[in-house]
Amino acid sequence: MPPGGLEKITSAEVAKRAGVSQSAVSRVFTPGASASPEMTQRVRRAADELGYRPNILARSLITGRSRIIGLVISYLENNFYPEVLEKLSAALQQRGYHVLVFMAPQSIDNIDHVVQEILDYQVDGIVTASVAMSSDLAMRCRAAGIPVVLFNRAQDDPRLSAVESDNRSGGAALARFLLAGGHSRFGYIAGWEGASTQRDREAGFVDVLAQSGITLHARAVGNFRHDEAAEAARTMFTGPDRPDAVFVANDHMAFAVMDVLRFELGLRIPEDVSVVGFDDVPMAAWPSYNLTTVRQSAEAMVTQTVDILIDHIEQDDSAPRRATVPAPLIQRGSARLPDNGSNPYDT
Amino acid sequence: MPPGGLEKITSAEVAKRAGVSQSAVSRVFTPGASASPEMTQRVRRAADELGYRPNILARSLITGRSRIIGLVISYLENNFYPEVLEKLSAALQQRGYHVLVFMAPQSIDNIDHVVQEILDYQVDGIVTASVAMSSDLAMRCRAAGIPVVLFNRAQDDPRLSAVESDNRSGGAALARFLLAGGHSRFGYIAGWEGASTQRDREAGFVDVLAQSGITLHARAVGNFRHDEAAEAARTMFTGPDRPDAVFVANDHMAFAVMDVLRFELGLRIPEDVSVVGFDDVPMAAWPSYNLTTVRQSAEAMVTQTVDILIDHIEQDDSAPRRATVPAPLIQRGSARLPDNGSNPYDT
DNA sequence: GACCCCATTGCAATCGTATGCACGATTTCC
DNA sequence: GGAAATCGTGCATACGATTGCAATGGGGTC
Repeated sequence: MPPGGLEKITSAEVAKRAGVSQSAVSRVFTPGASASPEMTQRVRRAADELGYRPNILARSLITGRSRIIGLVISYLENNFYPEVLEKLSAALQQRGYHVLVFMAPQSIDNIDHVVQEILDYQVDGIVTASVAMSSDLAMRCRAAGIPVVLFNRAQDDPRLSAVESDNRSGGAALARFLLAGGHSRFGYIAGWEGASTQRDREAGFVDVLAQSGITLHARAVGNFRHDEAAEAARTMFTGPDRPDAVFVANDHMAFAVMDVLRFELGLRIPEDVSVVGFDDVPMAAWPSYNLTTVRQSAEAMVTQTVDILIDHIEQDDSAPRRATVPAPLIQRGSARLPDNGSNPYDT
Repeated sequence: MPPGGLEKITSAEVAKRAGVSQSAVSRVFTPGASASPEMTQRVRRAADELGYRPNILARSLITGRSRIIGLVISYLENNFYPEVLEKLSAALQQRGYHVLVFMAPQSIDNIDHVVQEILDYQVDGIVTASVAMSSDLAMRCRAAGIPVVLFNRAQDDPRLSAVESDNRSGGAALARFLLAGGHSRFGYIAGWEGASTQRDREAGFVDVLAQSGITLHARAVGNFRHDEAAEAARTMFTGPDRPDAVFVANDHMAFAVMDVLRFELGLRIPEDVSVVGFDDVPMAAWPSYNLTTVRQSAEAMVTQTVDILIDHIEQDDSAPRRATVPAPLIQRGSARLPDNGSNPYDT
């Protein structure tokens, strides 16, 4: 034996040791296949002694399934996404799949390039978390028989499956809550304008305001980035005619806004300004921020995503599905409350 | 053509269309191989028309390299790790590798099970981020010719490569800084006792204290978890004889401790208690926490990890390496300063 | 013009596994 | 008890690529 120890063990070697054919070994390790108890036992024994485990790649070559799911992801600095990654990976792992990670570059046109790379790995499915993909490329995936699920991002194309939370209702609930709290000058700090989440949250918010004949008092763009949100807050809240409530398009930016208001501008939250966010990342519950927000349940979204994805993989031709998970208002201390203290407006 | 569009394209089909042999197609797509300019052109043209891209899995089967790196990871709620994942994935992507993620379960004995799964995918290398792996299994990887790099975790076995930051010096620097700041009753909130990072940070800290004849005034265990750290802080700081400075083994726990001190116990930081952490995650710089801490550079650690890993993969028999990246003190506002305001103690 | 060298290309084997087919042995059923 | 159905197993092939080997051909040298 060469120095370095044992080399790769193949099914043929196990077969030889067990005194059976290579096919028999394969059958023992293939769930649906038929093998007699004694055969199974002999093969397993030989396999254990040799430390044999089937080569997934070789298996994939012939079965056409790799048990790999490609995940395209981008904003890991927003705590919502690590949570998603963790839960998604764990859920898939439990069902025998694994996640191959692709970090999406900032520039949008490169996404297609990334998806190409994913396809090279013969993945069984793709999850794109909050990144755009050209319809053209989506169709190529479909053509190649590879299901795609859009996570936290809607798309006009009804042929694509998508999972998102109810961003519009969430935005609306926040508006109702702030109205009930007696606010009158509303600011909005937007995420990246190309995102459907951004669009829907804002739409829900301004629609409800409009029903009371109110328009946004101020609006700025934070692009879902911490530093840009801080900058947006500075310009929005400098000067006397500032909002008395601000909806920040996600929690990650809301933290930046709160810090600027408190530590740079000396404003009190919620006495001087109410701040609300969206996502309910764990940090939102920490006392330093204690942020009133809307819960986007990573758990529920991941469950839906996995269900849809596995369904598409294992059913030949299941129709595209879109799931919207509820997004309840989570009432904390960063926004003034309605007089009666409760909130009947989250519907 | 069946409904659903084009099926998978193989090199043989490209060959037919270009009027050349299948080997020729392979050579055009294999970097080192020889092919005439006109051949290359014809093949590329045919490939583009058909939308052909080589099947990485099939290639892996014969070359023995999958260009997949297995990453075992666990504590994604600590912001340091998403940062690592992002940088690691990006760095590997740039060098033509991709990351297959394996979430490690809490129980330690299951880790080996996870690594087995990884091996099934014929990965070219493994990075284990802050999780233990039995020496036995590490040797099996070595035997299989699969390099392993321990990230943020040391191990006695000198045959394993490892990357970590200088935890000991970091802990020592914090002790010197707090001593210079005039503190006298030192608390320590530990991470998970099985972790080398925990051990080394504490050792550096208490060693320096010992040089001044001081021992820990209080000690509690937070297991690197936010909620457990909060609980530890409650017990440590309830009662009159509380520490006037506390070193929390990482930033993630330090945030919990600060919140408890301020919002539950009404203590001022740093006037009543100084708090220092370890990692310098982005949030540590946010005004709400403004945490004095030690920087553990994800950037530098990832660079080292990738260098070592690729080296092991591409050089047949490169010796195990261990890298320690510097861990400088980052002075912010959560700890009282030495009288002269500067800090000459970070050496 | 004979020779050699090198670049280019095709043929065929190979990687490790799954699986259709054929065949023998066993069981089931009427 | 014989036919049919069922089960277990091995043989051989296929998956989609890489690569050693040999054949071809063109160019350079004397």
